[in-house]
Amino acid sequence: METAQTRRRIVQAAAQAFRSNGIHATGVAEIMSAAGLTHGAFYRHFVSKEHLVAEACAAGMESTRDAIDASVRNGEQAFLDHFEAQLLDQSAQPCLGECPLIAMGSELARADKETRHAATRGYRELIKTMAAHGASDEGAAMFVFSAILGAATVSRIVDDPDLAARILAEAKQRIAVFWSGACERDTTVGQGMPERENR
Amino acid sequence: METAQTRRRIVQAAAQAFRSNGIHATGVAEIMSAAGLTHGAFYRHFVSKEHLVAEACAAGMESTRDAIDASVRNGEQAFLDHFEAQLLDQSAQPCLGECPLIAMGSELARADKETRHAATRGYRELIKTMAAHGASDEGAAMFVFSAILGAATVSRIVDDPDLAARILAEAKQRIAVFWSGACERDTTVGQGMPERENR
DNA sequence: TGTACATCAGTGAACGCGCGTTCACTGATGTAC
DNA sequence: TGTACATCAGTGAACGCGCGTTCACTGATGTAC
Repeated sequence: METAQTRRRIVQAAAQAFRSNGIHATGVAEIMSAAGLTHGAFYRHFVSKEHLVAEACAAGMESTRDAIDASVRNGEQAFLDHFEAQLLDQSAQPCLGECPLIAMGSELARADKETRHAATRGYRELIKTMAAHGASDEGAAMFVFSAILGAATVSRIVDDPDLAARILAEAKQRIAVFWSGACERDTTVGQGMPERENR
Repeated sequence: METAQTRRRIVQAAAQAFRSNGIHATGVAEIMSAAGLTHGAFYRHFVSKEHLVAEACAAGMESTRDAIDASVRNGEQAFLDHFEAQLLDQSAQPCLGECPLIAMGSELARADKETRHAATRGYRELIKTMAAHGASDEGAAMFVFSAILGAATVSRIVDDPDLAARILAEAKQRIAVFWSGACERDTTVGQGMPERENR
């Protein structure tokens, strides 16, 4: 069916636009135009902009997981290099694998139920991927991801490129310690995460 | 002068509103109403909404630094407890010291020149405060802040309270290691941060 | 093969709405004489 | 002390604009007979 393909194209265009401009700042017409259509056709595929946001978030998380999965299989160093290259040099790999949680974190925190649920599901899968192939457990993967998201966000806020690079470098160096499994005391922290992923 | 006081009230109301609802989602009328005025008076004090955003960001960073300064003086554990309490239990200390970088990170990354400059200045002072009273150097402070921002952001996106608590707990435990100065290899990473703070 | 009809993705004008911003006016306050 | 005037923070109606959304219409495609 041609229709399903068009729909997928809209979701991809939306994921890309939301990542680079944010959710609020991206209009439906802008997305449709990027997908090669006019705005009127939007409601043949989606019931509202909010529904598209949720789907674009899910799609973005999926491609992020795939990208992490690919780089993490090549070893810890490849994983860290992948992230640093992606974060430092924006033009290196334009959008592929760019994580929605990183690109639009504070907006996702205020998003509607469906979007946050999609983000949560994507996050859980991401952590599993990181923990499965890396040397560490889920707790360490959570911490590593938090640190990466934080460093990426702060480095993008800051208006001094040298300071931005420094922030990423400090994070990369210290993350490597946890990632390689060294310097871990007791890794069991919480009362156990209830894995109620599906539904 | 009465005027200056009113202006300060507007900035405070704005900082608060931006923190809880985001920049894009908060209107000028909403801010003025929170400050006990009507929207028309806004332009007696500010040239545009963008200018207010920059000022509110600066004010928010200042009060955050004050809050961190106060808690960090009481020792590392007090600092970590302060953050965890503030992040976990939203109602504990409503808005005081809530960091703009944490509350609206991805929006600030796309903000205009003045706002990002205010954020950068605030960030530099924050790092200095953390490094001055904590046991660690600036590089470690940067990393700790990145990790806190990341953990706070992810925990707010996620729609499962248990998972959110777990994310914060994993971060808190591991941050404590760096904060206390243990497990540090070489702390000199970058080529040195150029301290071009003023101007 | 040809004709009539149903389906439905896509178009583009139009809608109501809320936003940031402007502006004529008000009314309190301070100063000049 | 009293009157006239200037100043200026604040009010609220109004503006243009872009947003999300709707809808009458088009035109390509597939099916029935």
